[in-house]
Amino acid sequence: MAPTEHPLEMLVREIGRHAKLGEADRQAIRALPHRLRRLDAGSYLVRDGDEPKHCCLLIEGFAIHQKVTGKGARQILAVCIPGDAVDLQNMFLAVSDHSVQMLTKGLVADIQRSELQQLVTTNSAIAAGIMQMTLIESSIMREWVVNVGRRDARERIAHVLCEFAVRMDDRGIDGMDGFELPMTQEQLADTTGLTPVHVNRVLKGLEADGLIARRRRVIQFDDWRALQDVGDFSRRYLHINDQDVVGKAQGMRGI
Amino acid sequence: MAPTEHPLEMLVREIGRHAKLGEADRQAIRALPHRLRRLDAGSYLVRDGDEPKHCCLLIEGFAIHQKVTGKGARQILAVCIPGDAVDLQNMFLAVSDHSVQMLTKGLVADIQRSELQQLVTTNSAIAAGIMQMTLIESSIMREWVVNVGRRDARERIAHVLCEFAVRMDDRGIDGMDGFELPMTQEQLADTTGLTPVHVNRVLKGLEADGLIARRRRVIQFDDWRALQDVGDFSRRYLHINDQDVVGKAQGMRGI
DNA sequence: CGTAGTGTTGAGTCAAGTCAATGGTTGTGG
DNA sequence: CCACAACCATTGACTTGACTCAACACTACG
Repeated sequence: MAPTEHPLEMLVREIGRHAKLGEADRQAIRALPHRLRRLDAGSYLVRDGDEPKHCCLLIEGFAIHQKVTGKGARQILAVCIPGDAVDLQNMFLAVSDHSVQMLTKGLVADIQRSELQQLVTTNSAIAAGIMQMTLIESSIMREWVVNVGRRDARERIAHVLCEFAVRMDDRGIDGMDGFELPMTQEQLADTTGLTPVHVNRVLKGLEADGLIARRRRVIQFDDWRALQDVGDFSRRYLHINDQDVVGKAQGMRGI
Repeated sequence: MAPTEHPLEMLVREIGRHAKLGEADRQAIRALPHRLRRLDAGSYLVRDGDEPKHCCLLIEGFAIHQKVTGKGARQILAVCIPGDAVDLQNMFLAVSDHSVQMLTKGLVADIQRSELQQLVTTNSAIAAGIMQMTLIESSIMREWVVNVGRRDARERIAHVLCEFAVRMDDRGIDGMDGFELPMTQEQLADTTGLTPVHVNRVLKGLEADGLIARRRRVIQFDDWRALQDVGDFSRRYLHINDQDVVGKAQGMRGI
């Protein structure tokens, strides 16, 4: 995207949205030793059972967290979008209980776990920011439990479409005109606990009802309000503007 | 339980299992101002939308985290057992995105959020311990997403039974001879994303197959190994002994 | 000893899954 | 530039696990 920008600037920005950082704090983040890697779609950042030695900042592209059951069924647990720190989850856990895989090709910055732990234990503003980021991840996961446990197929899919749109919009990744879903229908099925066949039918149903339009994987929201209603979606759980930090102006589709 | 013990000793113990604490750290935890409250079954510790001013340590009894959909369906997100710190989740989030309710009567210690935040920002050992505790909560929630998203009814129920048994055993709450499920079949249904009627049938099925025995809500494991297999259960995600802290001897049913 | 909350059971329905085939797109190498 | 291969999306026919509705039984407690 912005090749002239410091690779960790994205992390500075994200932590800064969750905690009040001084210039020294920002510099401390930028000073983290890191390594950039370009990755292909499908490559693993972390595998279930690994003892990861670094955390990754996702700079470009999309990634997912997933687990596989004993019978081989996959469940997607989270979708990471650019700016997400993959594996805050693993920062204080010795062995990873899930895998992280690139959904598309992309760019990541690997940061040594020990460096990040060090920074967090010595800088409480940064610690608070990171803590809050992990708590928001948890909040999203709670909503996913509800989505998968207590909503029917149509509701589930509408809900995840709304969630992605709002999160991407919040990061400034896509306009409100439409966004490209970075996953196949099969992956959407693994996100929602459904089968690919049924996902297909539900998407067609949403389209037939005029809630969305599709062209390949590009989804356009023809009736955002109705889609939110169908998906029982409220952005509250995303905790987007909860902050002592003054909320930036943002007016996603007038909500 | 042990009325002579300091009310926060349980918290000292739990944090101590996740981080190396010195005596000064332990004292700092014990010194947290707090208020004890006896609560009835069904009373709320936190309501969705609240801006909680304190975190609760659950000393006796059981509690649940839950959310309700727009259509009124309830999903239980987590079950808290004695020794759990309810609402670490909310410690750094302004407004709660879910409710916490007592499942049984019990005893809690309320600790001011600000006091706890203060402690965490000034004591990095305690911060690390608390961070790890919240990450383990997240890990459990990931497993719940998988459970509800990708397992069938029999697997789901076997899985949660295994999880409860192991967690309770780990806290020294019940023997391996049997444990009392602190919830109705309806609540178990809201935990697993099923209906009460179906939960009933599945429980009867597990009993008929000799995996468990039941007398009221007391569940006895007649074939622990088989139940784990049915539930696709592995205790790994509980991160019970992950620690630089020397793992305490514990041999839950020989696993 | 009645009442309310649970637990249990049966019969019928339906949302979502399964199986299987067909179409479309993209990319690649000859 | 075309043909093939691989992957993904779409569709239809059929099956099934879980839900719904409705009744009835048990237990605890006031």
